[in-house]
Amino acid sequence: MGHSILKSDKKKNSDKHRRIIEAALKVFAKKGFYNSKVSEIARAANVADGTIYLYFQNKDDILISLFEEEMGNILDKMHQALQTVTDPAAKLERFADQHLTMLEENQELAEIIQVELRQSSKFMKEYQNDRFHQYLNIISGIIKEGQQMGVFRKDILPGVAKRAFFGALDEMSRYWILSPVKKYSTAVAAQQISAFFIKGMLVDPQTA
Amino acid sequence: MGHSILKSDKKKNSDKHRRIIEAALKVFAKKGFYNSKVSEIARAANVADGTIYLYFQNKDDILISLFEEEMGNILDKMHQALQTVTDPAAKLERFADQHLTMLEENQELAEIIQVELRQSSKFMKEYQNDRFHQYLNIISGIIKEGQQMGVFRKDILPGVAKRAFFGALDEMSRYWILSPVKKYSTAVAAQQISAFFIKGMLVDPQTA
DNA sequence: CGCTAATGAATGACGATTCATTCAAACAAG
DNA sequence: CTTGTTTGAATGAATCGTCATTCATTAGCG
Repeated sequence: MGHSILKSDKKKNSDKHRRIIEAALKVFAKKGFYNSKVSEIARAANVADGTIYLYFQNKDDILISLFEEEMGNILDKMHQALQTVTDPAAKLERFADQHLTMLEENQELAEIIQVELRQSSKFMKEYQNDRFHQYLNIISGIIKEGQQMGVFRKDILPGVAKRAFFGALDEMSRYWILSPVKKYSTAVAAQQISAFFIKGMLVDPQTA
Repeated sequence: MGHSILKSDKKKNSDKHRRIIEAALKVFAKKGFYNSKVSEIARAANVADGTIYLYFQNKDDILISLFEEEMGNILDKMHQALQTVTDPAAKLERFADQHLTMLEENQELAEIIQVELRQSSKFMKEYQNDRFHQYLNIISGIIKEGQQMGVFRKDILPGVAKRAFFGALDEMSRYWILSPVKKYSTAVAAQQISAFFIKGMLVDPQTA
């Protein structure tokens, strides 16, 4: 299912594409994909129902495009945030903090990632999510780097660790989305979570 | 939304309730809640469409009941698995192993938990999932126990750690569901993940 | 016979998508 | 500058298919 590639030129002409994506972000976040009506998105975007189909192939395509674009932003920002850090342990902590901060600043996107990214076969299975993998691979990259530098133990499987680390952060953000009151600050949670993993992966002092 | 309480007596009479739940498990797992038709569930359960409504209030109720029952089982099994273990660190490792093993043995349930547990406002926000919280609280219970015994550091926030730990396991199981080939065995993953957390939470040797 | 469980065809609502029509801007000709 | 013509973006009412749910009917059992 190639999503609107042919129409990418239109993006330059008008802001409608953007307007629709942003409206969809809000609507999907509030009601979930299947409970959102295309007409609601249209209304929120100040656009006629039919106009949506000039910019997107169908409802699915709205969601997928939304992802691609937003994940692209997230990837960029994360790379930027990590640029200044060199120590692998510090990088992991930075990653955690940046991740939670971004999602905190963009609640709506966080909800969509939480809820719809998982959305069954439809979106996860048959649509291989490159951007998401790239994101995960930032983590394993840091871990491998740490291993080469002799900071992290060699018996750590980066493929397991990256998922565990991401999963831990992700569960934290799910909690924040679902619960109205936040018991822990972003910074504290990021610090604790990265501390678990860093301590868990460090080369033993006596062994080193 | 109280789900079929009035009808709970019927469960005793026939196996239809069970049959429908099991059919729904299969169907929801394969297609996701919103893409599953009630008639498909009926067919899979060898029951007429209308019969479903003798046992469940509506489609939503099927999903919620399914959860309640299956999560109940999972909770029971987990408690049982932990009974024989006393050391908090060992308990955590046991938890991880048991969790991954259960989901591995019941792929379909794993998919539903993955996909539908997240299912939007509709199910997670307004339906407070007791069983799930109980499950998470097993983890924080172990951590608190460890802290009291002086094995785990006191500065660990059990509320953060339980989510981080669960999230790590959960992400691992998501990976297995979505990817056809399993690169890591349940045992290895369980061992690695619990090791991160245990090492991360242990009281420092020199400080102790 | 009653009485309850079960059936499955019929109903009705809903909502994604379409497409005939409108509208405004761009251009051309006088 | 004015008027006529073309173009394609935008509109939104109408369409059409798809199910969840209902309920009149039947089957089965004591």
